[in-house]
Amino acid sequence: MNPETQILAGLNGKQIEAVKTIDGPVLVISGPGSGKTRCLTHRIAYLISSGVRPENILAVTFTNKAAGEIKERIAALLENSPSSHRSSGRFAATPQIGTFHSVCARILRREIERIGYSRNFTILDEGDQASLIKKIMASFEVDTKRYNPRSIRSRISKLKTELVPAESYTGSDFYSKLVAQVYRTYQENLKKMNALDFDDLIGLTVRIFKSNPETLAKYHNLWHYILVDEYQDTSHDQYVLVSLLAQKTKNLFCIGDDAQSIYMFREADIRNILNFEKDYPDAKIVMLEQNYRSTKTILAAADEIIANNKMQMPKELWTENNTGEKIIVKETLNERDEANFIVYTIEELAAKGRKIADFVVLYRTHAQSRAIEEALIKRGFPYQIIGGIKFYERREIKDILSYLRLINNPSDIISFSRAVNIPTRGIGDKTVEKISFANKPGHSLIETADSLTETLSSDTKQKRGLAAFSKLIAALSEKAKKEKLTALIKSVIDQTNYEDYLKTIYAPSRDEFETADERIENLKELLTVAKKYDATKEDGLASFLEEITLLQNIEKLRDGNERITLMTVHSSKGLEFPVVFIAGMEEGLFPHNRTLFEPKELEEERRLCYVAVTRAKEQLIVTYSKYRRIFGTMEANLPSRFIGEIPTHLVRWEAGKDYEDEDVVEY
DNA sequence: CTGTCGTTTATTTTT
DNA sequence: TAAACGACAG
Repeated sequence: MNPETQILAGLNGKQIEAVKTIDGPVLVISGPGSGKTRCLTHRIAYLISSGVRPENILAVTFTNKAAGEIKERIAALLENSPSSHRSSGRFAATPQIGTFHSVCARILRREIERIGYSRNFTILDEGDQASLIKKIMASFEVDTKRYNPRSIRSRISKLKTELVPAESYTGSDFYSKLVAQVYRTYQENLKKMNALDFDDLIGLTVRIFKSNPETLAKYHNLWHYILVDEYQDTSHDQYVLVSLLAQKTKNLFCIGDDAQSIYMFREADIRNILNFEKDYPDAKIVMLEQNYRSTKTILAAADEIIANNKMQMPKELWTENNTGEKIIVKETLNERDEANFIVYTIEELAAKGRKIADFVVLYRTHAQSRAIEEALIKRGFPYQIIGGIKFYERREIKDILSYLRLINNPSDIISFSRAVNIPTRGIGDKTVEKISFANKPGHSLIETADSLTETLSSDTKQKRGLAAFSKLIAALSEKAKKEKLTALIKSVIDQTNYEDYLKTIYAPSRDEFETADERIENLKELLTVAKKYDATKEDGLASFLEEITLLQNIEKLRDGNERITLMTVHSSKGLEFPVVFIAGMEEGLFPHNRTLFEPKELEEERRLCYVAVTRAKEQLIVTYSKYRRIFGTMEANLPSRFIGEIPTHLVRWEAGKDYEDEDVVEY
């Protein structure tokens, strides 16, 4: 078999069409379970086998996970097909595969000096962003009670996504004027501390490309073939970025599913995918409509649900799979009842031979997980919850990282203010503010702190603390130049006596959520990541920090063994499970209350429901509860309209069995 | 500067 | 309900 036929083997006609149309714009609409990743990876392999040099290919995804998966699968594909190219002497180059943010960060490390930042810039996460915005609001004496910093943050983010620069936005009404003012100061602050937020990664890249045609040309010459995954989730700035990059060759391949766009609230703009044909009139459109995942019943139900949406591309999903079981719908009395029903059903199905890992419980909001967890614990089932607390958001991780970030970027006031008082050195907001105020652009905060130390007359706690901190940072900075990351991180932990510090905070005084020991464990996890980094990458601290910041969750599964999975519907996108439970299918919860008055948002909820339903391979079980405790008060709910949208002949109503707790349930 | 206590406010979240 | 925040006293 020649490499080409080998790469195309096992693909259906549509998939082959999508893979083989290598020149010009291509849009692939891939229904759930239609082999999207397959199509994408085979296309990349096909490009390479037909003579395209790997380094001329750029593939952009939204998540690190997706990028990793694509890399792996391409490696496997090329392994199996010893194409003349790979073996022809040149050291195997690889295509550039990464998230929007990491690709842009890479570009910016090379190009950002053109717009007055330095290349060791810090990347702020959302928490840093929020606290900075809040501080700015406070400095304007804006009542942060009245004007929620979070919503200001999201307004600013929205503006940035729309590529509206701070300088040119003024705002019309009172609120947007406030937004404009905060936005401007915020941006000045970022510049001063040589920091970028997530939006800047995209926005500044676009700005450089627009203002420096020769820079853009460089990347045109590099990337001849561009592939974009999950195109329905691109925001305006990402859309512009892609358009710029693809401008020259127009070899743009976008794949996605408008029906699975569930991130509108994160500025995803569904119009990008709906207007592709307008943007590229000669585009080839391929519909992947054969589903390899679900039973006919599940697919039909999903199809009927989504048919209630107005905004969508028409498609005909079909499958050769069996009809399978009917969809089970169960009404329960309250959330504990619901949880018990789920657990008993799992028990029943497991007794019939289902593996524990076959089950997933999906819910609209994290808050729903607790009742289910409790029921699972009571019956002794192992489970894992996906999502929730992100690794890098953990206090202990942020603490240690703040030292590393400060060493990497001496202007990073956010990291400075965190590190300087960990462990407590008697230095609080007031002192930090003074230093921040006195600090001149281009000077390190430590220098400024040193001069402040000298002005302090008496030998106070502050004076000693500040001096000690300065000395520590100096020593660590030296270390950073010579030593590996793991050694550096260990030094930070040792020299700050961090473990002791943790133990004093989390002394068994009160029943803390997490003990000091658990937090120390997390630090070990950080060291593990650093170790991997030491072994494979030779570039330094800056790129490690970048990777950590852009890497939300650290893969902590490692035991792919028998566990029931619990997660929100959002985090289930792209996954599949033999048996899917959707819990809390109630009006007000799913669809969520806040979406009920905005048709666009209601349609997004419906797409979310569509995503949930199509995760199921063999069996779907939907539950809703008449009563549910929400924020402490008991509320009565009606079954979700989405249940009513499933044709009745596909449904079996589970009745009779009572799953109430033995304890008294009060209302 | 730090810890405590009442008050407030609750989606989803790839980076 | 519960966690997160801000005001206030030490």
